[in-house]
Amino acid sequence: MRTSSEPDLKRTLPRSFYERSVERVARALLGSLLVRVDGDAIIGGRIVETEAYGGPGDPGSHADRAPNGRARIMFGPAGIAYVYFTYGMHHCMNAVTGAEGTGSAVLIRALEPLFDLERMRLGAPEHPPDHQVASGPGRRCRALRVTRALNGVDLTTGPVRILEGARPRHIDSGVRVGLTLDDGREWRYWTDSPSVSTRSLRTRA
DNA sequence: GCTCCGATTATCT
DNA sequence: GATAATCGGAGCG
Repeated sequence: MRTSSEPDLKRTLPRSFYERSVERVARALLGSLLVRVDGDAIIGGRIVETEAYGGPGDPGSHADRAPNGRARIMFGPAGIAYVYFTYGMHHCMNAVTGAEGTGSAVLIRALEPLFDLERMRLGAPEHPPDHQVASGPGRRCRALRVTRALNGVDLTTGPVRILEGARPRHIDSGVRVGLTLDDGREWRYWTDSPSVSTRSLRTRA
């Protein structure tokens, strides 16, 4: 695993990056760098696993119904963070995609730690191996201090940003993880990395 | 390696 | 009142 210390914020992805179909954005985000600007500190890593969630018509998506409640933000402009709380203890973060009104977003599931690994590890209950510090949507939010306080922030200018990175050589796809209402579409994407989430490894295919 | 289960609360019916 | 885009640990083998 590479480590580097200084992400270049000038390479922040522009809004137009997000204003494409959710499947294209989900694939394009692999290899990009997700960073959390927290005061003087910058923490983050390389995105190695994503899932696409569509608007009405995608039974697995929060946006399958009318644009109300927590999913309302998915129907807003692209390049905005959608953060929600689930299972009584975990946060998950998405990037809103597509034209306004589409209701689609990409769940960012796993990172390979690159920037300030030790700070990312703070808050983990035990002392996980490096590659597991952000290897899952809940772990990833814990490592980057992402809570609902960041719901709605702008990923192009705010405290959470995504930077251009090297695209991976290979991208695999399979069914999404943890859904009871799903139609089997293969909208989970990952690249070869020890940080792909362990729950995903069980449900490859 | 694998499967199963408890934790804990916002959101939705 | 039921469920959940999860995690970590227990039990099994």
